[in-house]
Amino acid sequence: MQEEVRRRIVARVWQPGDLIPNEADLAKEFGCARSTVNRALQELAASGLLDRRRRAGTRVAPSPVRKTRLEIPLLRTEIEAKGAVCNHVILLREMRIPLPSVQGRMSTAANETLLHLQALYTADGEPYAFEDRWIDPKSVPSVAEEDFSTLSPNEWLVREVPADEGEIVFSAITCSQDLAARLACREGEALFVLDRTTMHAGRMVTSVRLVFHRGYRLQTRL
Amino acid sequence: MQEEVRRRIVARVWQPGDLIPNEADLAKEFGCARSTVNRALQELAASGLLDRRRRAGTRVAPSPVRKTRLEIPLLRTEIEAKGAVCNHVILLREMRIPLPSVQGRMSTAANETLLHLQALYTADGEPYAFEDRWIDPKSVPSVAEEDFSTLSPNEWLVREVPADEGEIVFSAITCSQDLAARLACREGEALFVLDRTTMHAGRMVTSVRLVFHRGYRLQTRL
DNA sequence: AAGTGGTCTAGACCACTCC
DNA sequence: GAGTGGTCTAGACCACTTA
Repeated sequence: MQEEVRRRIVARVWQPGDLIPNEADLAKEFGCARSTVNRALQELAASGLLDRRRRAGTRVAPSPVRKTRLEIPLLRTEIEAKGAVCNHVILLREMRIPLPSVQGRMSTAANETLLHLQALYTADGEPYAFEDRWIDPKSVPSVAEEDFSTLSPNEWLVREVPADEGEIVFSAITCSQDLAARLACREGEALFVLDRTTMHAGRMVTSVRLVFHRGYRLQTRL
Repeated sequence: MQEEVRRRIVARVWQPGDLIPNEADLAKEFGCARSTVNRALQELAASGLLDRRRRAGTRVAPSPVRKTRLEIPLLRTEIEAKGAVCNHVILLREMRIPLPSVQGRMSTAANETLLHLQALYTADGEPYAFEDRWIDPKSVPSVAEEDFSTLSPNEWLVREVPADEGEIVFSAITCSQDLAARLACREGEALFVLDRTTMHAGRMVTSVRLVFHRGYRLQTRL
């Protein structure tokens, strides 16, 4: 049933912008319950093929925004899924007043100190990603007693700190001299970057930048 | 009800790896129908907080894979959403036997010619993205009569050609001399890249690389 | 005011998988 | 074999939007 509706959209039986029959009529046509139609159409709407509005009805999306599910695993999970051994080293751990840019992301006061961590993740000994992270100790008091030697910051936070909301931004940066040394690549190379901020109960918890090794790809199926 | 389950996971009432009560019991506890519980738990599973298996029951995901919805709009939509005027220029249009790397992506025979297009998209006159696209004319015969002057290749394909399946890969590349001229940036800068292949009914339709302007960010909320 | 989708109920049967 | 989630049905009421 969902497949038949998808077929009609894809085969242009119903064209972009067209109003399609209402749920009751489709249920009659397909000989199934309205709830079944409802679920099918909601899923198609979620994947961007349909626009639905009460009273106004259901239309084929005029310019289909592609919506896709993106999975962002833990670094360790991602590395182990490739059959490699994951390790991490803490390169830096300090309490510091961050730069204004980080203060903005973390919404902290100008004189507030945060925990600053830098770590390197390796896959079979090869540098995989460099992590630069700020943690608000007010949101995560237990962070003071953790040295992240067995559990990486990435994993520890996911296990210990609930997360509500957040934002993820992907971009590309040019490799600095510092990064080049850490990720075993050349200065000036293009690197893939993920910036994530995480909140819980309206409070900023952590803000992290992951810089991936040269040639890293993030993949998803349609 | 869904919020209460989410709260219990986030508040560690149910810890990662824990088996939570079955649907019937939760329905009784919350005083609602099992289908309501079912839908709520399915949604939580889709966002990565729960693992569900028949007979084995529902567990809190041990290492929460973050699953997020990513929306990939048309270039024109994206540009216009920023309040800018979108234009495009076709830089190249030729029939060609592609390089082996493209043949691999398009699964075409070694002597097969494809339509090769290059276009530049601008926002208020500033270069926004460079498009390098291969189209299989066997899958899209009508492409022969289209000059893409009013509708960009991006838009034309979305409107004219149904798409079933595909793959999207994000990565970072170093700006070549060629690209630098087109995107008005310096050679060697890091640029964000999207590679997409699109299939319909088991046939390859098109394979495209979009290289974005310097500083481009792809953003999503958790 | 009326017609649309959004959401729920109560119940049924099925599919899978673990014991 | 038995217990779990997956999916469906038939019906109800509600929320929103447009006419």
